Amino acid sequence: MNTLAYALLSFLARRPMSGYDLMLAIQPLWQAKHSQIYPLLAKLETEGHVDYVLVEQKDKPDKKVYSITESGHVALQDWLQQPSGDPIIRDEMVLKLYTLWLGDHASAKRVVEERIAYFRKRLQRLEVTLADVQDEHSEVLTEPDILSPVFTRLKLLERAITTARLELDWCFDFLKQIEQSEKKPR
Amino acid sequence: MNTLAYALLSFLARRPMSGYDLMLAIQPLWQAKHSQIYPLLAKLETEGHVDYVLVEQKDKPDKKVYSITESGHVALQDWLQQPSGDPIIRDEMVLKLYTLWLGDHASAKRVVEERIAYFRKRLQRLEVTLADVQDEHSEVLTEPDILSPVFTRLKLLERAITTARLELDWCFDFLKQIEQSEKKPR
DNA sequence: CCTGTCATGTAAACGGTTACATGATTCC
DNA sequence: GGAATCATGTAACCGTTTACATGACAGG
Repeated sequence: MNTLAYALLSFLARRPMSGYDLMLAIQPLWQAKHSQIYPLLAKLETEGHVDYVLVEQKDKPDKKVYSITESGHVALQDWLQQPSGDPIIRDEMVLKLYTLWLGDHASAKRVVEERIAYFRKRLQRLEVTLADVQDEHSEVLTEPDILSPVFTRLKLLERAITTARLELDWCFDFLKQIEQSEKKPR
Repeated sequence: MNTLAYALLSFLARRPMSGYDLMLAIQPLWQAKHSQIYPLLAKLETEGHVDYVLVEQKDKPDKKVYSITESGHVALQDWLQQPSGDPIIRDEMVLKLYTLWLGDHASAKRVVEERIAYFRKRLQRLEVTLADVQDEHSEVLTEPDILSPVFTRLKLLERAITTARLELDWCFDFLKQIEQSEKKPR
């Protein structure tokens, strides 16, 4: 059982989904391709942590809708009690920022602007998602309940948005400093 | 040539180092074990991007001190111009936060407190490093120069510290909300 | 007609971790 | 005496990405 397996169980604990749905839903929290998810779901099924029903569709291809089993719930609960692995960040752009001194002002600008574009896009996506969640679940705002699945989702969304804004601010500050040092060359 | 290879070149462009030194220095920007770094350095050497001299030591084991070559510099510069991969974050604790609604207040607290402990430690390490860099390079503060290797390092350190503080604030806020909802049970 | 979405799978290759292997020195 | 640091390497395994493979429907 790896982390992705628990991630799948966690999503299935919220609602039954197909492997395709899971693949899309899981992206913000744990990047994974369908080629990793489908075999894992099959493995979780043989272990009895999930089961599925084949749902036939007319306009779209048939699908397997997976649900978490009692055994899966136990595994999830157990995982929650275990100590977690440290966060791992693989950010190629940060590595390039670290290497900027090798180049010139123009290439420095390009790297920072690429980063701005990325976080602008990300921030926009996050804000749309937040608005959607708030629309569909107005009750969470008036009566916050930690043990509701929507509350934790909202909290994580807010956190992601604050972080993205911070990253953008940092980039703008950096850009300004680059432009200032361009004006007064040594 | 993968990202780790460019990371190694980037560090060697700052100063010649052994594989062991690289392994330690690279951790904050790109996690990698020595078992990945040593073979990669050998590969980079056969490709002519780095070379090394064997330095014999009396009190410690001998070491290979690697330097970047002209060809390595060209490869690095080329990489800087290429578009970067999106940042990838694998944070098991975030996944658990997302799953908190399944458990009770006590287990929710435990997960958040584990996260607080992690970021407290990280913040402390980062602050010590920042102080060290500022001590050794006071010139960067009085006359900031974007194209100096210390400047980019300092900028990234400041960014990491701000992010860690933000994570901690978020955790404390979450903890408070958990405790509040404990007092008024539904 | 072509591209994108829905839907599921397998195989090969690459990236990364854990374990195996060795050995001297230093510090508790 | 035992653990930690310095130092380099290999091998097996696990996790992840990319490519191969198929097919129907919808929209521009």
